[in-house]
Amino acid sequence: MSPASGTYHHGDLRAACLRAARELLEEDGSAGLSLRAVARRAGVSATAPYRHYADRDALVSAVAAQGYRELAGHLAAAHPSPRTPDELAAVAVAYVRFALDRPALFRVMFAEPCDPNSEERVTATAAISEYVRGIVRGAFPGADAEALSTTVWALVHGLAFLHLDGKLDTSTPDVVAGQVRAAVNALFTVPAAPSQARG
Amino acid sequence: MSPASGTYHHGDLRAACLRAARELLEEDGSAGLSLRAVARRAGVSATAPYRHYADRDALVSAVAAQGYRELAGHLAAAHPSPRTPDELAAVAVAYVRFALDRPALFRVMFAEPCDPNSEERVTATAAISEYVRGIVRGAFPGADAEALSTTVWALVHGLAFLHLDGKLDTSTPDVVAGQVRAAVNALFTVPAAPSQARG
DNA sequence: TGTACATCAGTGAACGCGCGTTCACTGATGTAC
DNA sequence: TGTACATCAGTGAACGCGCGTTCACTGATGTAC
Repeated sequence: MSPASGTYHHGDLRAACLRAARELLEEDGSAGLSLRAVARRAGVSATAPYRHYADRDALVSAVAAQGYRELAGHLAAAHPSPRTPDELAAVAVAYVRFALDRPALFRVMFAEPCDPNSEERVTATAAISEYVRGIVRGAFPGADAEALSTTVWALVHGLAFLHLDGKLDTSTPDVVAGQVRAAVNALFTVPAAPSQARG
Repeated sequence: MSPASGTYHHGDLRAACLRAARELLEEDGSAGLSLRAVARRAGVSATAPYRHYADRDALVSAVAAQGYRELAGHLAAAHPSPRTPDELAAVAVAYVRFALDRPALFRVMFAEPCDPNSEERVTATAAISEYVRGIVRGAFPGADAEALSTTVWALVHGLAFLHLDGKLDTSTPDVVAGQVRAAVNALFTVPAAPSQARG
């Protein structure tokens, strides 16, 4: 029998570090994400994580990559292939909710330049990017997919950050969802041209 | 004669600290923004800044507040009261350009929760928020101003961050401006409803 | 089954670092008379 | 104009801290025979 389910020393320190990092991130913000703190929380000596991560950046990139994969999962769960404005709004709500439920993780994912040395992170980043574009392409098959997908992604991404920074009311999940739906809906009801059209 | 134009000891350490902080920010990112580094760059002892800022947070908030005021200035310079899609796009381009020209400052302004203890920062934040909403209200006087202004701001804010994080091509200012204009324009040409309308 | 060995995950002491902040101080400037 | 004094911007030593990272090590596990 291979050591598949067995434990080897700690057992699975790599995963434990990731878990500890996620916890620290939400408790103390990204400033609290140090290798030493992660080791401490995993109940292991300060240098043990070096067996699994080359340095602090590698750990951070692994956390970010995991975040990207989870985000993709949440979007797919909201609706695998939205076609109507309501379906698209549901995906948008899931995106913003993800950000609000894991604010520090979301900031790490997007508010730091992506380390190009982490293949895992680069891959996960590209995947989420492609995923979002795919959704919009599916929703608007005839339109200029490139420009439109950028528009929709930017809109949703901006909504996430404005909520995160307290620029918009985040008192309850329903309030947030309502705002996101309204914003996405507004996209489909913008006057054909600004004010001069209304004389 | 009052000490209006005179120098008193350093002269104007408060402003010098702000200047040093801005430089450090763009050189080393927000991690490099320490009180000690600021003092060093201003050519002053490590503790001198405490005469002008209660603590590190106070300095950071002052930097952010200055950034908000500058951003408002840049937007107004692009167009004081946009009415057409092109005019609105010009303001959007100015917003994104501001972010790309001062990436670390922009991140400090938006990627950290606003410290509610800094009256200056809270004021500047509220001002830019109100300013952006005012612009959109002016451009769409008849529409649902609240939802629409959120939509437009989120779109532009999202464009800024996606560019900042390398999710969109930032190779030249013209390329960026083109993308922003396209996205804003897409806002006015979205199909009335997604794909089922095209059968 | 038992022994010898190789592997390598985790240890713990140690390094040098820059940080925020305190404190008692010094010394240049401004002001009252 | 000159002197005594008050103010307060800037100093410099010192504190304790947590950090990333190195290094030689130990000791549990897996493997070859």
